[in-house]
Amino acid sequence: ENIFDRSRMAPKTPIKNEPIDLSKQKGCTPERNPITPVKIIDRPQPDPWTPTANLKILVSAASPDMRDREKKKELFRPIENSEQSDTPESLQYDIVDDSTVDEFEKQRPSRKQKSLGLLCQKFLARYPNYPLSTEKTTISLDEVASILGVERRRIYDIVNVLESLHLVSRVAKNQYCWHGRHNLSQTLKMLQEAGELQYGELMTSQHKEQDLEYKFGEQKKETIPDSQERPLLDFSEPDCSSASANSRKDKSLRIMSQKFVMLFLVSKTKIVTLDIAAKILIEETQDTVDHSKFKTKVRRLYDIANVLTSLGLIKKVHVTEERGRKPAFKWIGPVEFPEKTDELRGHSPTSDPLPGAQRGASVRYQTSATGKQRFTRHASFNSAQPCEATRRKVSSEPNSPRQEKQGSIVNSDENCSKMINLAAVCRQKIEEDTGNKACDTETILNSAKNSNATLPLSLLPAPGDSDFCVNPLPQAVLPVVQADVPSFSLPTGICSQASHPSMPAASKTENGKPTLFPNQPFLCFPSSSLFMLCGGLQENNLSELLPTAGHLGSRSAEAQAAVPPTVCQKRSSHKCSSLSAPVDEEPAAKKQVLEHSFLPLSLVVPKNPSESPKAESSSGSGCSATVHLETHRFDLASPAAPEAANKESVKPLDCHEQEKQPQNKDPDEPPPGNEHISKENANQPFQPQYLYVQPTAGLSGFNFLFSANQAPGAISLAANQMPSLSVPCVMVPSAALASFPLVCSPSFTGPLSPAPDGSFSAAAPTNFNMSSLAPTPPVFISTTAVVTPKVSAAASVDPQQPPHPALHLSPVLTRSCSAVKLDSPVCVGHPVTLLKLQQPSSAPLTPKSIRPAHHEAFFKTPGSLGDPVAWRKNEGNQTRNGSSVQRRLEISSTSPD
DNA sequence: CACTCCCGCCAATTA
DNA sequence: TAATTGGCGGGAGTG
Repeated sequence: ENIFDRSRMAPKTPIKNEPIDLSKQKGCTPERNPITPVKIIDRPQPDPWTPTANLKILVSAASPDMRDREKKKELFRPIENSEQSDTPESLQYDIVDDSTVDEFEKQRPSRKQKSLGLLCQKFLARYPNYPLSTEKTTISLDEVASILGVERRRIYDIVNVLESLHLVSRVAKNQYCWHGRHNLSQTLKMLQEAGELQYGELMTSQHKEQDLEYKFGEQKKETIPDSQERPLLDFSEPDCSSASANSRKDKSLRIMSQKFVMLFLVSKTKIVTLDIAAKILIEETQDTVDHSKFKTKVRRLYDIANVLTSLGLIKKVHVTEERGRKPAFKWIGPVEFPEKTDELRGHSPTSDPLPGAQRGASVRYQTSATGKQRFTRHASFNSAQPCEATRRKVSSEPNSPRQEKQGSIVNSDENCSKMINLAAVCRQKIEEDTGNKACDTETILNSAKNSNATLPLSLLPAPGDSDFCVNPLPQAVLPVVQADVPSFSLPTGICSQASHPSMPAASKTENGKPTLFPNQPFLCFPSSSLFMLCGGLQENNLSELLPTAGHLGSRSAEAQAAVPPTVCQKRSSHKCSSLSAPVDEEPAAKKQVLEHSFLPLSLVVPKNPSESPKAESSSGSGCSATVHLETHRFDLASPAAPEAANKESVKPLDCHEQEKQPQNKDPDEPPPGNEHISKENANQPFQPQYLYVQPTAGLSGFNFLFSANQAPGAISLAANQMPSLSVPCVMVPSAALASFPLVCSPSFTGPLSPAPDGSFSAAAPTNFNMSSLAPTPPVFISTTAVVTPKVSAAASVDPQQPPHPALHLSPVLTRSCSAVKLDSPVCVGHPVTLLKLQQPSSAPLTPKSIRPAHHEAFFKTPGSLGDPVAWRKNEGNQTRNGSSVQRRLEISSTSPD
């Protein structure tokens, strides 16, 4: 029974069993069709689920050993299973599985279903891409293995690769600590640097493979030991104990993985063929590349490639050469790592690459010495920001105080910074300015070069280390702002997952229109109580923005400084109150909203360059001193908004984001943290795009985000603080949910049109993407439309009602769309699917309301990186490539139900 | 048949 | 010494 149950719960289990049986059968009994597993089912055994059982029996009869094994397994599993069942995760997991699994069900698990890539996706789905720094997620190998229904050996394969990229670290026997992708870009950066040293030249000239190979091999050898980087790269640090280390660790999957990644990073084409990689990796004995050795290497590379593919870092391609078509992999991850804080920011003194390196070393566990890594240190750092922690440790020089602050503070600061980054990203300006666009685009690209290759990747803008990452949309072009959402994790410890991944695809698909993106900004709030506002920014300087963003991410302070003074001050609650801006249409609505929220918002005001006189001026004046910058912004926005709105339908894009941390964190933090970036459109001042309201008690933990982009004036903060924003999206994870990553893309449409309905108008439906696999699905919501005032009111209301949060959300079309001109601006509808949310509420979100016409694409996800999340769902790697967007849509469509 | 890559034996490492 | 890790390669599944 256990098995049976298990199978249900975890699809894999059954699968696993079966396969095993099969193999055994083969060995033992030739039996009938050796070939297709499916057949087995068909064959003799009528029993639906029994087929396997029968087989087992046969097998066991045949071989005692097998039997024993099976017994062991069974004994083992049940226990685990029971445990799992208890845990919430298991539930989630199950659910997810069901959806996916049902299809195949027990049919014999085809080989693909058992693939390492798929397994890895499932594995990744269990953890948030950007876990909060506060929460540490520990991974128990046994547990995971049982949950996923695979032998531990397989888990090692995955973990080893993940460890090579610092996504996880070994804490103790059987225990790994999940870090998520916070440091991924840093790690990649390090690898890139190291790779350049080691094989840089070679790669450049990729032509002769062999030669290259050759060289690689040699260089590697030499360089490796020598280069200091090496340690970084390799965790193992063979250097220290070179001798001993060599033995096993050198060959380790971890090192191979790092080297493999390095090859991609160094390669200008970003494409590496397996055989070349294998040759290079064979290193030492390059001379005698025994065939067998080569084969073995290739096998390993496939293992690694599968994991990397699941991470969304590479994808399989075929390179046709004279000889023929050769399997190869293309790097689709971030190419540059500017995004990371350092680069973009120009990196503060504190964070330097160097440190990074050191960090790497440190991170690396002192393996050599002790043998196994110990992560005591790691333990010390938050999972979220391992890097920084490390750095600090490592370098005598502590990072700037700010950073520390962030770190210590928890996430909030970081988050803020991240938010900022996001904002920056978002800034992408408006399409109108073509020029600007271009600029923006470039910048963006810089961050993520990949775009060309595949999708737009979203780079992770992760500002740094922090939890959040925003992914910039690839389509910078769009005027609209985009925000990524970082995953947000609840305190509960659950992790949100990265939502990014999914997004990107969409954007790509829709390349045609950039517009899509613009609309969707995403915001993530790490802390439950964040308040975010986003206003449309002016487009003017995307480029500027970006940089700023970078700054923000890394250090808020600097960022602020850098930015125009206006920007940042944030205060918390006051601002909110201060903000009163009548927004376009209905301030009232906003008000309500605000009320709910409370506002402690910190505003983020974009700093605009003064470019748009209006905006600024307006803002400045408008705001009046009461509020800080943020406030100003709002004010500005509001006053200006109307006008601007009219004119510029679209501009709205920019966002302001603010974060607030409610009480949760220190009050202190918020201020610094918040930064925001805003951009301004030429004309308009900002419009706040999002409002994040903290849930009141009643809400039960839901957080809402409202996007206020639409109308310029959309949001006004009245004394009441009710913004009349249109609320595009709201997402909230319930505590129970744990953390969901939320993403909202507000697209706005232009001006707000009041909607009679009161419902939100969402031009576009919101989408949710969830990874099937992932326990916690990230939610995405994008709203396009503007909300009518009424609506807003409604929205506001919603929050209050915990039970049906979603209800209000139902997207309403907004006329705004029309108003807005830009493609993007307007409508975006994404269907939203809520997973796990409390059921009902989510329903409203469904995309139905959405109109195809508008749909923008949805989000681009930032995820270009890897958003495994998106994919997790299904199928395999291959599918991913397909348009992720489509998939999403599909998913969303389905999910809604 | 070639490409993938699952599976799990069994040795190296750890605890 | 037992348990954990993980290298390795046979050989199965897929196309």
